[in-house]
This record gives sequence, structure tokens and C-alpha cells, in this order.
Amino acid sequence: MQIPSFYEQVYEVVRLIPKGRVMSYGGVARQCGRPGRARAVGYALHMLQAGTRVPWWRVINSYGRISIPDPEAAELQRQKLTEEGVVLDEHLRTDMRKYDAEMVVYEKLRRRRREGVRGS
DNA sequence: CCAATGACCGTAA
DNA sequence: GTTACGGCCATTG
Repeated sequence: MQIPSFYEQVYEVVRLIPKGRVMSYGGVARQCGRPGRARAVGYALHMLQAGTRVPWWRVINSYGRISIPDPEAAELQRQKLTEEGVVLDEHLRTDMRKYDAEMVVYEKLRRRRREGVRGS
């Protein structure tokens, strides 16, 4: 297949974030092999439609906070995370040291690469 | 092609 | 703790 589009890479990585864990936009960009493209990651997630299988709510900013301008979407994200056991304080902030899944995703990608990647 | 926009990030004060 | 700035770059007009 062709080189995955940036979007597809982003969605692929986000899909690897385990339930109950989170990852920063920058972290997703790094695991896509595109460090520094955090903004583009946000743009990609912004494009997702309702009902997508991509767990977009597990992506927050490096400050550990929900970073969605739209209040409704932000509330939905807070709800989703709480359901999964992610604790958020009154400022919608969470402890990244505790929930960051970047290393987990890194290991998954590393193993996948070792076993050889074939069509989804 | 150029300019503006944005669910970002790191650093500095 | 806060605000400000420069840098980042995919997408859109």
C-alpha cells in the first residue's frame, strides 16, 4: 500500500492508546515518527466524525488538560475519560505521570515492527 | 502560490 | 501559579 497519510498514521497511533490511559498531541506526533507536528495531530482529530472507532478522547495536551474549545465536546471527553477511570481535577487536568500511554504505544509499535506489518 | 487558521509545545519572564 | 512568543506544519480559502 501507499505511504500512510498523516491522518491515518495519527488514527493508527491513537487506536493503540489503552483504555484508561491518555497521550499528549505531541506524544502522538512523536509516535507517528513526526515530532513537532502536534498541531497537525489536533487538526486530524478535529476532522473525526461521530461514531469513529478512534478513541480521540484519550488525547489531551502536554499540560495534562483537555484542550477542546467546544464546551460540548470537552464535556463529552471528560465524561468518557471519567468512565474509563481517568481522574480529572476541577481544572480538567489529569496526572500525566500516571496516565501517559506514550511508552505503552511505543512498545506496541516496536513489537509490531519486529513482527512485520501487513495490511490492517 | 500566498495568507490565515488551529483540539499544540517548549521556553522565558 | 500566570502570560507571551516563536516555532511547528496540514489544511483551507
